[in-house]
Amino acid sequence: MEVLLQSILSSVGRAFPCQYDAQALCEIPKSGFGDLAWPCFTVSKELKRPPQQIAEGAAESLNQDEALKSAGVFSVNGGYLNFRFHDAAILKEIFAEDASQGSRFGYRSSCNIRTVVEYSSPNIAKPFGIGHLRSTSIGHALANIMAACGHTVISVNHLGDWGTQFGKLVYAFRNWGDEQKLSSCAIQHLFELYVKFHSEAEAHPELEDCGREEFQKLEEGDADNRALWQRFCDMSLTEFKRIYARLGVDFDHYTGESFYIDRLGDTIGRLDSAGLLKESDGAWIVDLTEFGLPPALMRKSDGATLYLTRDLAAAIYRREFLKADYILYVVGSEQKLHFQQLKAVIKKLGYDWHDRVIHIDFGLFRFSGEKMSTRKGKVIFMEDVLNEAARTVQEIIAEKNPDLKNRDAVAEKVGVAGILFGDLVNERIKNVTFDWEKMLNFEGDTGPYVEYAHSRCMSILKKAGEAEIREIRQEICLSPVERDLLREIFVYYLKIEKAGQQYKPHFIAESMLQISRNFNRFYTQCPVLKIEDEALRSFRLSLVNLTADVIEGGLGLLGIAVPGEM
RNA sequence: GCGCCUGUAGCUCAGCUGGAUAGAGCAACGGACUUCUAAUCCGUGGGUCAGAGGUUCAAGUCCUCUCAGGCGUGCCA
Repeated sequence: MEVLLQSILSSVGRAFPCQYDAQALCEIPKSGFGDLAWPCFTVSKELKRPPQQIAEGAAESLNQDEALKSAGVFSVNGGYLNFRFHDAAILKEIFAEDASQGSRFGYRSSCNIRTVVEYSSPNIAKPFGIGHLRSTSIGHALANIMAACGHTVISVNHLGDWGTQFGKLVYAFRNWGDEQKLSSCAIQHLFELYVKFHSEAEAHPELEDCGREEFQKLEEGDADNRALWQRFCDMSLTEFKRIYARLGVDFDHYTGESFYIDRLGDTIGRLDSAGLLKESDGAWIVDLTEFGLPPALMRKSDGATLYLTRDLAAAIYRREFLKADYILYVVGSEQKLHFQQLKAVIKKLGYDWHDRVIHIDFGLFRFSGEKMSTRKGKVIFMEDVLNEAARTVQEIIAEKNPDLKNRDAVAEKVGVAGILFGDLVNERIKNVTFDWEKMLNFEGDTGPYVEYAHSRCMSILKKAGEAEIREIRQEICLSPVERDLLREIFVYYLKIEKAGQQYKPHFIAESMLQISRNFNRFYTQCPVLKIEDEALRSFRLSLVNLTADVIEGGLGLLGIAVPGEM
C-alpha cells in the first residue's frame, strides 16, 4: 500500500506543468468522486489557465502511465483531478496489507523519530476523577497513533507529586488526620483532608502560609515530611494503577514532578549562566516581553520552585537523557499559557528543539453549571463511572443476549469502550458537559456500536472455520456495498497518518464508525455463509476477516479492546 | 481590562491547512427479525452554518467588528 501510494503521489506531482505538492494537496473526496482527489484551483491561478483544463492535461498523461494503468483511472470533474482504484487493485493492496499486518493494519514503517508523550498525570493524594479521563484517553490514543506512524514512543505519567499542595496536606494530616482512616481508605481520607484544608483556609487565610512552610521543609529534605509524602505517593499510585488496569493503560515511566527535584539546581543554573534570571519582588523571573507573554516565574520569593521550573527540568531531561525528538504534553487547554512560557524559556536558553515541544490541549469536563473543582470536593470518581458503565452493559446483555458466556468480562470491556470512545470521538479542544445519561448511552455512534460490528464479523468467522478463508481471486466483481467498505478501509489507512500529523484521535474514531456503518450495510445486504458460489463465499469471508482486523486495530489505536462477542 | 478557545439540524457532534449537492447519531414518525447476533438495517421530516461587514473564481472554513459561553491573566498545578 505504502509503495503504490507513493508512486501515485509522485506521478501526480510530475503530471502538472508546474511545481505541485501532490502529497500535501491530496484530498479524500466525498464518496461518489473516487478514492483520491487533487484540486487544481491554486495551480490554475499560478498558471493563469482554467483549473479544468489543467486537470484534464494531467489526467490524460497520467492515464498513459503504464505503471498506474493497472492501479486505477484518473478523471476530471470541474477543477478536480480524481483517481479511482480498479476493484482488482484496491483488493490486492488492501488484502496484502491485511495479510502482512493483520490487526496492525496501516502501521507505517519506523521513521527513527523518538517521541515522548506525557499524559494522564493525576495528582497524588487526590481521587482519580472524571476530569482525568480526557488526558488519559487522548494521551493513550495519541501514544498508540504516533507509534503506528512509525515513531518510537515513550509514554510518561508526569504525576503531580510535588508542590505547595503537599505542604498543605502534610499540615492537614498532622492537625486533623486519622492514622486508621489513612490505612483503610487512603485516597478518600486524603481527599477529605484536602477539602477541609481549603474550606478552613477560607476562614483562616494564615493556613496558606502554614502549607507553604511545610512544602518548603519538604523541598529542603525534612525527614518527617518526606516520609509522610512518600506514604501518600505509594498509596495513591496503588489506587491509580487499579484504574489504569481497567482502562488498559500503562506507562513506560511513572516519573512525577518529584523525579526532577535533584535537577532543579542545574536548571536554575542554566538559566542563570544564560543571564536570563531577573529578580522581581524577591522572586526570580525570566522576562518574556519579546514573546508578548507575561514573565515566567522560576523561583518563589521563599526559595521554593514552581511547576514551571520542574517542567523545564523535565523537558531538558527528556531531550538530553531520553533523546526525545518531540515532546508531547497532553494537558488541558487551561494550561496553554504555561506551555507557551515553557517553550519561550527553552527558546531563550538557545535550544533549537523549542518548536518540537508541543502542547496537545483539550477542553474541560464540566457540570452543566460550573467547573469541576477538586478543592471544593466536587468531583466524579472515575471508578464510579466505570462501574456504572459496566452495570449498564450488564442490563443490556440480560435483555439482548442472555445466553452470553463471560458476561462480566464482556460487560467490563464494552462499558470501558463506551466511556473511552465517547470521549475520543469528539474534537479534543471542545469542552464536555458531564451527563450520566449521555455518558451511558451506548446506541448509535458509540464504542459498543463499533464493537458490535466486530462481534458480527467474529461470529461469521467462527461459524465458517479458518480453513474457509483462502486466497481471494481478483476477478471478483465488487457490489457497491463491498466497494464502499473497502474504500472506507482505504480511507482509514490514510487517516492514521493524518491523525498523527494533527494529533487528532477523533479521525480514527470517525473512521471506525464509518467502517462499522458500511460493514453493517454489507452485513444486511450480502449473505456470506449462505452463498453457494464458493469463490464469492470465500471472498466475502476474507472481507469479513479484513474488517475484523481493521476494527480491532483501529479501536486498539484508541486504547479500546474488542470483546469478540457481545 | 487584555489574551486565547468555542458557537453548524430540537439535542450531541463531524465537515480533513478555502474548494465539488453542508454529513452522522440521538430524539420524532413509518417500515424490516421462521434469516450469518435487530446493541442492527432501510425510509421521512428537520440547517438564513451566532449576527454584520470584508477578501476570493470559490467562505461553515480566512480578516474586522458585535453578541453569547468557556479558559487564562506572577509567587497553585
